[in-house]
Amino acid sequence: MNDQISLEIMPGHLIRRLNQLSTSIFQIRMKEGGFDVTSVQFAALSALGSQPQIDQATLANMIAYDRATIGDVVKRLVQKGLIERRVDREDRRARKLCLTSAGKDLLADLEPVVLALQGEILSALSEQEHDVFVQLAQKALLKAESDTG
Amino acid sequence: MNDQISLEIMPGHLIRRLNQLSTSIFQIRMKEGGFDVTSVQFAALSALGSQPQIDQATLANMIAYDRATIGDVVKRLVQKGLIERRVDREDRRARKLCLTSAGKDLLADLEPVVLALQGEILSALSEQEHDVFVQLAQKALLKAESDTG
DNA sequence: GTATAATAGTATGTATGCTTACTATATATC
DNA sequence: GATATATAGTAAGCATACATACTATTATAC
Repeated sequence: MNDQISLEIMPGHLIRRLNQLSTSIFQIRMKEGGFDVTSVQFAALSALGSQPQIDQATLANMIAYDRATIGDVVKRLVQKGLIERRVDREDRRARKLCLTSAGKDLLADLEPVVLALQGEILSALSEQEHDVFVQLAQKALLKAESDTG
Repeated sequence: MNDQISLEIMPGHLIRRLNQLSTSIFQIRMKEGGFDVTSVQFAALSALGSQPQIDQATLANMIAYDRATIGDVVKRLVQKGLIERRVDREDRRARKLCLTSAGKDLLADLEPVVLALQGEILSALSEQEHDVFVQLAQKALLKAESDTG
């Protein structure tokens, strides 16, 4: 009679809590290091570090966010003097982005810290379990991508 | 030289995207079913279904949210007429919550839909892989819990 | 070449999710 | 029983995240 629905088994609930854990670790380590950067902001800086001169839509695509969110994130990064934004000469709708030197410096400082904290997120798992988790996550996402795109 | 930092391997990034996928599926299925309920709201209703007469702090704890967020969620659920909220006689700081009959009805309608969509989130995985994923997620979260609480 | 569709970005609004600070109440200490 | 401490909830504020509708510009169709 008791069709108990347990949140603890639901992938959706587990994933949300993992995301919570991950975000929390990110914030703590950033604060500790004296960095004023969120995880989205890091993702944006990182993407621009490897692919300079992309526009906002491309950036949004690379790090899997929608245009509206990226617009706000970019605004804040420009305000902080970490990226530059200018109208693309060839397509006046688009705004091309690139890191400022301050942005490049910050990114260089952030990278080792972020790499280190990635390991913390799944620190309860063995190295092998960690790899399995990453593979399964990638597999789940790959299908979702092909369904959409 | 090229210390390429790939987001695609980072647990944090993968987890965020899984959460995105999960939320997106939830929203699509709710919309399809004509339900105006978010995943947090469902979690709250579900928790109150199995444990009536808890206060907001307990609810927050059960579904792993902070008090401030739950306060807003509860406000919206009350506005929708799905839960009732009254001051606890024994502790006038606390507000005890319970489902209204509309809330109970909605929850009963939602449960099969939510159960079904949970399966969609990891639909790229085999049954065995699904179980492994859930186990690893639980393991990762268990340690995090014991670190905090 | 003009009407149409597609695309880049912005604006607006809703809902999380969190922190910090605050009020009200309850508990513990002395 | 006054005082310090802890707890429940709210308030304010920041930063996502997303949908939808809008403007500006470009590409396409005819």
